[in-house]
Amino acid sequence: MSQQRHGNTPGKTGAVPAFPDLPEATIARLPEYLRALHNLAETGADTVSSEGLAAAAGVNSAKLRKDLSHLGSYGTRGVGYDVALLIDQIEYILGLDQRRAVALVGVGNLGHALAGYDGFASRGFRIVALFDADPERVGKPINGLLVRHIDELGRAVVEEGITIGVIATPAGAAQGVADELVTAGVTSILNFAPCVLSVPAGVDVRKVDLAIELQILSFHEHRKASLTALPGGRAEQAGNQEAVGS
Amino acid sequence: MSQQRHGNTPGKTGAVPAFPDLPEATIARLPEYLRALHNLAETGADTVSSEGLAAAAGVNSAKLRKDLSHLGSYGTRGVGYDVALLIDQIEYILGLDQRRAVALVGVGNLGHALAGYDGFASRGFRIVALFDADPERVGKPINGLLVRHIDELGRAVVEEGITIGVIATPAGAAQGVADELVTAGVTSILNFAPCVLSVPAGVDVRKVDLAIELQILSFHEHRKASLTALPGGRAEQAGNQEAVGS
DNA sequence: AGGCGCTTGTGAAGGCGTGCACAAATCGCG
DNA sequence: CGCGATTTGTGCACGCCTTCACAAGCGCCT
Repeated sequence: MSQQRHGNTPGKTGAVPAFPDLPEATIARLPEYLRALHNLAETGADTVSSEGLAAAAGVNSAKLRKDLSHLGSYGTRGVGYDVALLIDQIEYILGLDQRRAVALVGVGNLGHALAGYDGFASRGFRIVALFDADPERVGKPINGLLVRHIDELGRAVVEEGITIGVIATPAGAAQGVADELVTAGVTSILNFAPCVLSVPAGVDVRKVDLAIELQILSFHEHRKASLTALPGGRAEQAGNQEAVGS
Repeated sequence: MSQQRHGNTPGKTGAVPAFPDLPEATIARLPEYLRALHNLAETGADTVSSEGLAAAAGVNSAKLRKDLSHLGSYGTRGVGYDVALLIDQIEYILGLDQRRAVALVGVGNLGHALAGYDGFASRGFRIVALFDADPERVGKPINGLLVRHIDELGRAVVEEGITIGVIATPAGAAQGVADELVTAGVTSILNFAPCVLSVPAGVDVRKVDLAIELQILSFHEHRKASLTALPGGRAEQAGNQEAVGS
């Protein structure tokens, strides 16, 4: 119902395109490396060792080396990685050299905050349009941008060259908005609504559910409490630093 | 630096505690199942098949059955799962039967929205205290709760029985806040600041970085664009619905 | 020029998670 | 009361990811 699983992995179409098909796990870590690299660049470092960068990104150094090797990275043995070069490499792979235009749908409590979030602009994204279904909100300016009615979405996507849509509506409205985004030509969706979206093949959906994160923490709290309460509980579990991202 | 990896998996301490050690991947999906179950309960359904629940949660039915079997779940062959019973089971496992007290640190742009987010209260959490370092913000009410100065954090944690802390400060302040939370006795942290936190063993950290999610989408956009531009690109990639969570 | 120390890149092994496919179990109906 | 339809629970195989350990390469110092 939600998503077909493309049961059979399609056999290689033959010629490998000029794009490295990186493991998903690696892709999910590249942004973290990128952030760490920007920090290092600000401190004036020219090169980093895999050990140093791994520490800054919170991962194992072997993992980092393997990740970077996947994208055919240029490091120098005995020296390390060139910070500036690596930044360019990763930004190119992530497609951040072009500042992507993003549409945000739903300017309620959470959406309002997202519209004003600095982190997007500073990391390669421009929120170029805000939408809402509530007439009360339409026309109001947020962070220098006017909220438009959702009916204008189709036109705006084409005019502004929008490729990514962010859904911050209530759960009940999310599927409808997703459908409209897809119809308008958006092929990547970031969904903050607590529900499963159904989209056609070729459209990527990532979901962020804030309550789920808390519930996972709650589980670990529950577990820790039940362990320390028990006699044999040696409480040897290490705090694990888990990051989101598939 | 960031976190030790407890290199050797500790040999079974002997008696397995009265707590199932579920795979992390399963734990991350339980909240999604729970949400789907609540939806089903509202529609008046008494039982669900694994197929039906899996569709509602956006996963494979086999995976769902295996997940539920891990927590020794009670389903009935030929019938399905008892919705109400399963809700209780999962809520117990996740430790949601007790409404956990949460402290939120940093009521800037994002923190303000989190403080007013309905989704927390409706899914088993109470934000009981807000903190900020900015005197300008201290004393102001947000959603019926007064913002306190961060210096009061230690006392509040004890008095209010807080076990989970949410960090929504700028990156530069996050590590300091994390240290204070840990000192105060908090053992679970949800970090929205774009940085790696270093915490002692026994403390769990989960990180949500909104920009990273967009960057991952950007990668897929970049990949799709380069594929469709190529001659051999059959564009048979299926839209993958990926959820956050380790 | 040669050797030494440091760091990358990677082959191999192990672990974890996923998904298939089927046996076991339960209900309902004739 | 027995049989068939339905659905759960799980053994098994496969693939991905992680981690270790080490050879290959690079720069520096003597």
